[in-house]
Amino acid sequence: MPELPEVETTRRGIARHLQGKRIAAAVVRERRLRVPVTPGIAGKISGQQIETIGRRGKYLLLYLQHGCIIWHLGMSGSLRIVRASHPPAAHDHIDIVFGRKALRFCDPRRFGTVVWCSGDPLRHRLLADLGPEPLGGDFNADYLYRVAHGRRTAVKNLIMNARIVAGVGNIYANEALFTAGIRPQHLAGRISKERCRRLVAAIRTVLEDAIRCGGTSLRDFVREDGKPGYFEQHLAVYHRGGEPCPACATPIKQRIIGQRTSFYCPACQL
DNA sequence: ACAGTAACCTGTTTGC
DNA sequence: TGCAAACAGGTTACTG
Repeated sequence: MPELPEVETTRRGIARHLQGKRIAAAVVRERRLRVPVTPGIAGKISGQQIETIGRRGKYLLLYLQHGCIIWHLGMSGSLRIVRASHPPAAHDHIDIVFGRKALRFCDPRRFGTVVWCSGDPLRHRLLADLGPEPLGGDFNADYLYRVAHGRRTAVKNLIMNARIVAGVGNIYANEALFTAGIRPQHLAGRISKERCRRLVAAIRTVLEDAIRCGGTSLRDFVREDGKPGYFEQHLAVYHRGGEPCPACATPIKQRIIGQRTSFYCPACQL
């Protein structure tokens, strides 16, 4: 579910409600996430004011007065603003209560991460090795060309590698490669500088367009207000195996690359 | 250093 | 209809 656009959509949505609020309480109903929720996190954050909400790749960062909550939505997680009195449903694992409302974390597959970080979150083990932000200036054609050099892996694997660039998941990797006219299985080390330039531009465009639409809601993802994102209608190839390519009508191909289902137009993408 | 695979967990979809 | 297998937006530990 949540790739960078969905996380950014969530960030913007919850920031409006949370910024400057004081945390009255926190309720952890299930701490067995992929990484266990930090023991005693409720006590550490209760009473603190929420200063800002940041994002690094697919990680949300809730900066409090003293420390930071590092929050990852995993595959099936979502964050909503609800009335605190609203009874929790199945998989509603965590509430952060402020005033009469609560930030509520639902994550059926429990692949999410919620950990407390008392220092600089950007130096935290989970974030320290992340590559540049795809929407930032450090992610450019020169950089991509350099890190792709000598790599004998598919270009799609490369751009989904968080150490190379942070936040590009399966949906947007497929879409960006379509926009750039590059086959997902193309060997990363053989991509020309010019094609790196096109790929960087495509990743930017696709992510920005998706953010504008509030992300993609295939199954679990909802925005903080419970509404879905609308980028699904804009998907050119993702989940469209066998359907005609929007550019040339050739049937979209589907195959597994690096354990992930991949989609491409065999005519437009070389 | 790099590449490939299995594993984490649950809900939904697909196929027999 | 029913049940089991396959599959899903992510990340990481392990293997060679």
